[in-house]
Amino acid sequence: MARRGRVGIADVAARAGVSVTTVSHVLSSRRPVAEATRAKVLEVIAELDYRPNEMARGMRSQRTSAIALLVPDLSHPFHTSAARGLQDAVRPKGYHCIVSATDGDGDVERDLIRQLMTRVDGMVIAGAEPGIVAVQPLIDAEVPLVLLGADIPGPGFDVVTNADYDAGAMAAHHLVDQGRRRIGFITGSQDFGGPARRVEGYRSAVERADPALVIRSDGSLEGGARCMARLLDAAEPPDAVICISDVVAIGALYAARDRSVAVPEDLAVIGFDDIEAAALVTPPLTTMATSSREHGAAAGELLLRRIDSAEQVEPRRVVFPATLVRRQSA
Amino acid sequence: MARRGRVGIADVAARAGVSVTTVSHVLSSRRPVAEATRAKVLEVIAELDYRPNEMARGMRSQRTSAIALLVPDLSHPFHTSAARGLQDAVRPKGYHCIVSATDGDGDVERDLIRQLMTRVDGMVIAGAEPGIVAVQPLIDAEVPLVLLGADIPGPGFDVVTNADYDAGAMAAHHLVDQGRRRIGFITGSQDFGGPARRVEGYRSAVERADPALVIRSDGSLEGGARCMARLLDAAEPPDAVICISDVVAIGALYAARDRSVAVPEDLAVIGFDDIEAAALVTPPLTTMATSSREHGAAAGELLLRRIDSAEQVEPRRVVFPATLVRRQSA
DNA sequence: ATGAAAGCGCTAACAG
DNA sequence: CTGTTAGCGCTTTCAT
Repeated sequence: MARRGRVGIADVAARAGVSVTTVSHVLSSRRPVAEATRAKVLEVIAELDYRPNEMARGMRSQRTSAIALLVPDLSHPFHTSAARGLQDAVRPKGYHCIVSATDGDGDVERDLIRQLMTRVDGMVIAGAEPGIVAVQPLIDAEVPLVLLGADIPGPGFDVVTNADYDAGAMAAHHLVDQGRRRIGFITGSQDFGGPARRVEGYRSAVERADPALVIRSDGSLEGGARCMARLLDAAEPPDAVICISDVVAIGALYAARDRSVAVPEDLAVIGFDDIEAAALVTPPLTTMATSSREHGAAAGELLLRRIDSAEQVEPRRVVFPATLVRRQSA
Repeated sequence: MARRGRVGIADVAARAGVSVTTVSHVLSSRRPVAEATRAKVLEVIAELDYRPNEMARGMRSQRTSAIALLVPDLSHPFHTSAARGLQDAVRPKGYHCIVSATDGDGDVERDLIRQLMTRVDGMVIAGAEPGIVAVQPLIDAEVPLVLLGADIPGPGFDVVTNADYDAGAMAAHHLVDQGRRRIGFITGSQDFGGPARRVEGYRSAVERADPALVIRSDGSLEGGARCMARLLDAAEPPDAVICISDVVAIGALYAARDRSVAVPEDLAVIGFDDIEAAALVTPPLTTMATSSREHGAAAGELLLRRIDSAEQVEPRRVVFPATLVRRQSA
């Protein structure tokens, strides 16, 4: 019997005049139950409003029907959109998806991983690069794992990522092609992984990129505005800037407007992601569209594959290209 | 010993030459352990990279250190911001926060509640009105519960909410005061609870509000644009519109621009929430600011209070006023 | 077609 | 200060 007034499987069994085993089996359909018995049990379950304790169930069966998504920042559209894709991919298979934010704090992250790893059937972690983020425990414990935004898969985990290097290069080329001479880059809070590769791509495309023109924001809209302001107030301001995300880019637009710097005439701005707001700001933002939702969905498929197969599976890598969406800011 | 190569508390105990009880206690500090023993145990724990199984722990101790937030839609800034506030409120107390999206689907919601209720120490549910959303199981099972956006607390749950009626009235009055005659209202996917009360407030402030001017969107940006287009294309278009959220309002702005309807000259637009983007669209959006983060934080406090007290606690209600932020769209 | 009983990995009385 | 012993509520052999 369950404590605190909660009804447990034993209560149901007693009331229905069967064993707990039988109740368990009508619930799981893992072995045939006589139709009459089954009906009776179901009736009692409804009557008592019995709901199995997921914790006990999970403990015994070693599966939870839950998967976790860890993101650095819930307020970022890329992440919520990826969450959406992930959710849509796993829900039909009976998994539900819980998401938790790390705030980019390593301790929180480690803690969350610890807490969650024994409560879910698999995890996808966004903005994680092995060696940077503490994913080793997950790999050691053989928890199905997919890294969103990491570049290279490894033993025990798959990755889904953007063609970040190419995307960075493409954005820069677009700017170079329209005659921009001093092209800056405002990065986000993360200076490794995908963001770093975008910067490398940019460097490959811009001859003698001025290091002073590459600066790091905290990834927020205000952060983007602050960085843009700093760039604009410098002795030799840029005539174009690539921003690590649309959120940052919109902040940059804001700072430019504040200083009456005309976009795109005096300053070209390119973002990343193609979030909803991108089309709606003034001027509409040119951006490298990343298929965030597809990223999430792909991560879900990869994760399910790992969950379903008892054996070791070979690490897989899914790469999505980013596409230039030309609007008016560049 | 734990299966599948995972190290369990028994492994640690054996290796350290102590009982599992002792290991458990060095972990929980719930009773003194000799410094030497403690050190030895800690050493073995590190050596074996032991991590307690949260599931087993929770099952035994009836506490999980986790709380869940259920939201209709993760992509809505109000929700992510509330999530942030909630997280900030409970993390210092040792709780981590998992969020899950229901997509406004009743079945998913019921399912998620079922799944999560036995895995967390408490839940906060956004956009839920008792009687509409299936929260009864939570109340019956005495799971600490806070409803975000519901109006009246009840036995077993607290609420934190906006002064929605007042806010709706205030927005409408602002429009009336500037001489608007045909004031519309674009609502969201939810037509009960807070949103409904905003509409009531609006009705109280607008004499003979034309029912044809109150229409329902799906709460998305595109939805807002579609609804605005419909309103604008009608025989007698509105000269002002209140939108249930900034997201919807930005969509409305978009539709207006599409049709070359001048805002605010020919059409005033007011949103709700004061999201980041509100200040950055063109024209900058006038909006009823809701303190989403504070909502989340308040929900966290309320929840902790319920979790901490073994007894019944009297239902509490926290109301935040919305404040008019005047920009240029109205 | 059904039951009895043995745990899943841990914590918490209850002893020393 | 430390160990022994019951379970938490469920699933799953192993019997019947």
